[in-house]
Amino acid sequence: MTNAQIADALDLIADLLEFQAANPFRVRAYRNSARTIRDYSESLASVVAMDKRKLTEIEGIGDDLALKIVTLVETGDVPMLAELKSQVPQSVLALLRIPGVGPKKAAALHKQLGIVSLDQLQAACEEHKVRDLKGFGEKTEQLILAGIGLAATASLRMLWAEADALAQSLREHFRDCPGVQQFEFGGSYRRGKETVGDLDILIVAADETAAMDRLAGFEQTSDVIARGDTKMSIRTHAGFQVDLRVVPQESFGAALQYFTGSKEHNVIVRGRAKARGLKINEWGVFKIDGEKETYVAGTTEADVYATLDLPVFPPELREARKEFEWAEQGGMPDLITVEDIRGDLHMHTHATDGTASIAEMAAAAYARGLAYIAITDHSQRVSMANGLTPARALEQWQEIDRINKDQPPGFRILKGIECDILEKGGMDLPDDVLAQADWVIASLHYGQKQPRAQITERMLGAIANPYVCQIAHPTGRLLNRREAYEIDLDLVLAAAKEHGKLVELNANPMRLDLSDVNLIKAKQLGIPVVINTDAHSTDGLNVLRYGILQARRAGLTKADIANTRTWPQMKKLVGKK
DNA sequence: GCCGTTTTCGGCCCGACTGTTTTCAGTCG
Repeated sequence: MTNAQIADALDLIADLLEFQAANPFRVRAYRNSARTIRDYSESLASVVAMDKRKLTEIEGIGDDLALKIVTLVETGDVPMLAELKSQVPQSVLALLRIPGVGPKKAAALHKQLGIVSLDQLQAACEEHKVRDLKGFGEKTEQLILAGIGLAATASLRMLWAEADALAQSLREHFRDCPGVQQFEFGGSYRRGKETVGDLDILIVAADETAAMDRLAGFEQTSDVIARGDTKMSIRTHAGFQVDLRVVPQESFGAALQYFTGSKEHNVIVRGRAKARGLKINEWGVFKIDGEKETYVAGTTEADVYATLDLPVFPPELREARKEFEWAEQGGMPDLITVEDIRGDLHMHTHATDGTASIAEMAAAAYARGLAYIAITDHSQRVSMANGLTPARALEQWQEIDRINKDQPPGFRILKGIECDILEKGGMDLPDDVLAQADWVIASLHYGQKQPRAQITERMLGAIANPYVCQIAHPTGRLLNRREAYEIDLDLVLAAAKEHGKLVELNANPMRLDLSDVNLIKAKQLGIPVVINTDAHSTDGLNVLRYGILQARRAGLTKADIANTRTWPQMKKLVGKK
């Protein structure tokens, strides 16, 4: 049983308990543990196998949860969950996805009208049965009816790159808004999460009404969900929510800190404030003296954190993982930046499924400040992309030798290949061909539905191949579209470590593979990560920054990233002569 | 359900907005 599966089970318990109106702190305990376990770098199943007692050493896991996790790992189930499932039909959890419907309202609908599905709820609304329930009314009924359609897509989150495009449009839209003195985005967008649920805008404005009117008039605004004195929410035509907060200057830093989150990070911040006789909310830091509250700070984030003797955490690290520990030890890691990257070792040309020539890719990379690139077109197995046969690969490498002569001093094109790992195992090109390349990427495009053991075995075989330098997009996931393939990543990483191979952080915004949690694992094992664009065009080189954000979220520094090195240093790193 | 330089019991972050109320509960972030 994987950590993700254990976490899913605990989350489900939390959902079901919440539905039963259990103690909210008890619910939170389950949710916190699920989150911790999802982020945990060691496999809990192996921890259980080695030493069960160790479980309670994990923050947020006490005797009770430890016992439940052991039961879960050893039997695949836990009695409490089975019990809960028998009490609450799981289909009712779908009701919670309707905006404005939480556990209380969902429970009322279930208990009083016997509703267990969105279809039944829709019928009940249309028959005007819902408005008569206590605590409900005509408006609530209409809201629910409108929300049922949204429920299907409510779980869909924007890719960070999409959120960034929307954010840039909004920033532009507000550029000449009169009276706006400060404008910033918070939330998971600012934290650089791979997907973003909604956008949070913070504004200091002389005229709140004008600022809110400006958001209402945004060309992508579909409807206004809520609008008060300081807060407003809209939905875009694409169905994404944008929240706007107008705050006074002296609260801007506090509000930015507050709305950047994460929620878990803020819970810790506020807990620390409380211990010092302070209170932090979105309006500022206040000293509590009996009934009296005195404003202490709030203009900038630095002021807010300083009241707790904390540094301004890079937003990417505000996930209540290691950042407070790092702060206590005297500093944050010096996170990787785009400027640190010297080379890009994964890209395609029109020889296969790319759109540009070798020379064009080289020129575009040089213009972006890189010192070396590897041309890594697909191998023959990827027939749809016109993958390279041995003869065509060798031909392309001769061409690269020629083009290299015309390159500016200090810039170099490497002869590479993205060689497929065949369904039955083994590489798609013979060793004597691979031996002639500067850079060999092994990747898996076919047989992705194979069982765990088989896919893992194929991957381990590739890692053991002496000519392979790195593994591309190691889990194959596509955000919002395809789950990772079944693979024992712990074994794969251990093998990469043993054979001195690199793992990729593919910067394509749909991939971002490895994930932040898996990058942390790689770092702990001391495996260098290579951040590549996998560009299929010259513009494709621009995705590098998405990969950098992801690496920053994992706390990675220049030293952790292989392609911050020069090419001669890289060669050494992978044992090439 | 977790946790402890106040504590092994009694806390657990905090406020805005809405709708249904007539002082507040529920939801959300």
